[in-house]
Amino acid sequence: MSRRIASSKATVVSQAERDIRARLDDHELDFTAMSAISNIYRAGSAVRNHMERSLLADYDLSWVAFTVLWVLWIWGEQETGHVAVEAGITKGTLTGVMKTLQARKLIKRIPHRDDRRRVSIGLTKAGVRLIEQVFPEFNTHETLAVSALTVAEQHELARLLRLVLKRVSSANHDEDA
Amino acid sequence: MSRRIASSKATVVSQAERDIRARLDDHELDFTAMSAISNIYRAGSAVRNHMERSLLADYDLSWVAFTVLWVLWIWGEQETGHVAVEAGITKGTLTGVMKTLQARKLIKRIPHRDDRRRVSIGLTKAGVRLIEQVFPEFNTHETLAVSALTVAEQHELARLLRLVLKRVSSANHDEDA
DNA sequence: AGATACTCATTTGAGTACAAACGATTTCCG
DNA sequence: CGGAAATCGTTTGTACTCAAATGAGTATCT
Repeated sequence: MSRRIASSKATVVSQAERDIRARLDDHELDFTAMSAISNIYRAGSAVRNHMERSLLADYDLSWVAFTVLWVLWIWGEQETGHVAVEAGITKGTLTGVMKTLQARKLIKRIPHRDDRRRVSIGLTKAGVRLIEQVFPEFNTHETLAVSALTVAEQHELARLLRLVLKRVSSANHDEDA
Repeated sequence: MSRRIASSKATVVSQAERDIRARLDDHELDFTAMSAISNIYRAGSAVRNHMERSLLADYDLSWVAFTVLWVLWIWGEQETGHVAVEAGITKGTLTGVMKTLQARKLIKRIPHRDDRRRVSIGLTKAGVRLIEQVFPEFNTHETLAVSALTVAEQHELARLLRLVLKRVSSANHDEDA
């Protein structure tokens, strides 16, 4: 399955955050950034966790397995390397997930026409049936998850996150510390 | 170490999101929620990933190991059950992490005075030294991660995420004291 | 006291996840 | 043509992660 979020502490600014602040008061720290980043991570884990438990478990799918199925549904047959990037995992991890999905006959391997190093994968009919049943439900859960926000706030949230994402994912080679 | 985010796609609304929309146009889906939730998860993974690579790897610490050290630093000696909740992992996972940290002499076990089922853990001197060196650097990275946002936007981001978090972690019956 | 129920941490088993090493292929370039 | 370099998926080794089972210890009830 996955990782569990520190539950609780979702008040206005949360007692936990105040506790931390109190204990670190003598250090010079950026509490605003700390709060934002910490909530990003917590929310991300909570979302994944929620989906796995409330929905994916019913179909015996892990988060990653679902993601791979989804990628293949959207993009169609793809080479493994591309699938890995889109699913946000490494090639090595994908190999393992493929083993599981293939054993359940949800995906199939398609050897490359010319280059025998390459392998594409695609959904089987059973795979298509499954993702077409699961995804609308998944989306319903997504709607529910953000239902405490106005539509404008949902857009704003996505916008702010894209800014953070851009900053942290570009620092992969531009290291400076 | 950890998990890798789907890199790229952090444009204005991202080409990927538009591609998805195009392919799913005939289904009735909530794209706004989809975009918000997907970015939450991506950003969360990216943050974790970035911290592990840019900072924690230098100290040979995993994200979880760092989190446990941090919890012990803030809260002091704690029983394992409480540490697990605060670190956002299960007790079973904590047992394994403790093994690693104890092997490096960063934490120590403290048997309970009366109840021999219980075990508390606390930082060793080396553990304190390490976290007091690492955490300010960690916070610097946090500041950098949200530096594309104004301070007001950082607060807003945290607020919106708390709303999502509250909704999504309802499965866990847990007040916040 | 003695049996039962409960509550902790730990172990187990399966899956996820990474980096790095590997083997099979293909491409590059002389 | 032929060897070196690059590329691709897979394997390997280590660590994290959960749920569920287990083991150790405590509490309750008669």
